Amino acid sequence: MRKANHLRITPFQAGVYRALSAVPLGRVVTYGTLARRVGCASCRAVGQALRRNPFAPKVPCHRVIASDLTPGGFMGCTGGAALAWKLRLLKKEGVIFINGKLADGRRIWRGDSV
DNA sequence: CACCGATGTCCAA
DNA sequence: TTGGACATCGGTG
Repeated sequence: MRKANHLRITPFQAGVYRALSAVPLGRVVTYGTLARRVGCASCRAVGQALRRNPFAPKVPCHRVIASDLTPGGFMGCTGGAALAWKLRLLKKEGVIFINGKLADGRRIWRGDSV
């Protein structure tokens, strides 16, 4: 057993979690914007942090989408029931996805609201 | 230490 | 306009 270091996260993931928390309900963020928000130049690093997501149901990773308006992935799956579930959660928040893409790109939180 | 990973951006056809 | 390849940062094994 390796110690219960399941909650062992780096300041980077904490920043991602914090930036995600700053996203108002009914709004989504892109990996690139989120990465930039945490002070990172790579969008992949953010996706990785979310993929590992030590705070699975605690972090609204379903609010994170790709800049291409594509849902990206969810729970480590880039397609399948996970994506359907993600779209369903967003739909409940008022975010509609059409043709597998975000219906309103204006719903993307740019962090300019603050 | 090396490889992978839920993206993004650019170039070519 | 669409598709493919490459670049980049961080985490985990």
